[in-house]
Amino acid sequence: MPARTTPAASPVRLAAETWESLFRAQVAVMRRLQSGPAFKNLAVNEYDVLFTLSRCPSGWLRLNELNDNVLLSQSSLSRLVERLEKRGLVARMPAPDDGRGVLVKLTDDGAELQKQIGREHVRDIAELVAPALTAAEQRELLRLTEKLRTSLPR
Amino acid sequence: MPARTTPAASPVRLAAETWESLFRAQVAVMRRLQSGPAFKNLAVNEYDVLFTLSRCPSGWLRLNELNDNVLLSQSSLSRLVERLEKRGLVARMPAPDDGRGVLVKLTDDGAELQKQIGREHVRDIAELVAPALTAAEQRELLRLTEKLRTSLPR
DNA sequence: TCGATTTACATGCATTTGCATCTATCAGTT
DNA sequence: AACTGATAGATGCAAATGCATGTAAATCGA
Repeated sequence: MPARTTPAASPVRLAAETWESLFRAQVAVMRRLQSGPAFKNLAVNEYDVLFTLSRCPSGWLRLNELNDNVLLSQSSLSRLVERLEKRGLVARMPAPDDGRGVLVKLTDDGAELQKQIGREHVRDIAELVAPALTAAEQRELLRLTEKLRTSLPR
Repeated sequence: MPARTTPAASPVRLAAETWESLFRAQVAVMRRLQSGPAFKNLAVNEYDVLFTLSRCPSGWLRLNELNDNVLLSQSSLSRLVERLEKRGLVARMPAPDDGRGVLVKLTDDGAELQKQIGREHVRDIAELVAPALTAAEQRELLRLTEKLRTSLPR
């Protein structure tokens, strides 16, 4: 019987323990991030939408594209964007090439708020991650998580 | 101006991109996991509580200890455990050494449900993670996320 | 081209969540 | 012991979330 500290014997166990560790790390970091002052006026999911829009080259994203980045149901995202629109942080318009679709983009206010919170947020992240891992380790973690994400089915 | 694909120049940028990638991977994997049949009758957070209790050597955990593992507010966890108790999956008792505290443990039903869902869950995880990363990469990802989590302040 | 199926998003409704606050207990000070 | 502040957990209440479903537009098949 293997000791509890032995790195997983079977492939299945190894995969499970890897995911478990990734998930716990995410929970631990996220808990600290969201308790910071950066998210006093905007929920993490809301910031995430603004952030995703800020990274989009064209500025416009479909609702279903946004939904790939956020861990929310379709209906919840729909209403989240509705709230952001009411607050004047995003604008919506019908997709020109698809009568069912909706395009979303940041307003000037939304872009400014994203940048302001983003600066604080990045600072908070660096204060947590940089002391924990060397630069080389961070690069490796970045590579592995990116590979994991892009290798998932669909 | 650095190309977008260049691995972050500054330490702050590197840390931010590392976290971003870790977070996106977590979202992508979690979305696939929670859509599976394993979580038809139990929310992920609820399973997480059962799982954490199943790993605890003594069987009993304080509510505030549970709260470290789950990304939920104190009040939400309090009510989540209340619901689990109503469903007969956990039992509570006042902490013997601290009149304010509450201890929680799995009931037999809870332990059985955890094992049953756990088996499915582990299978789902392995089907996602194993094809994406080699065993060596998984071990390295496990090591890095564990180091990150355990190196966080407090 | 017409009917059937699928896709994109919105909405009604019950459940879950978080914030603020409350109570009770504990720990430290005098 | 009495007082002060901190900590554990519960609860009222408003807001957010997800499920099931609805509507409309696109796609597919005959």
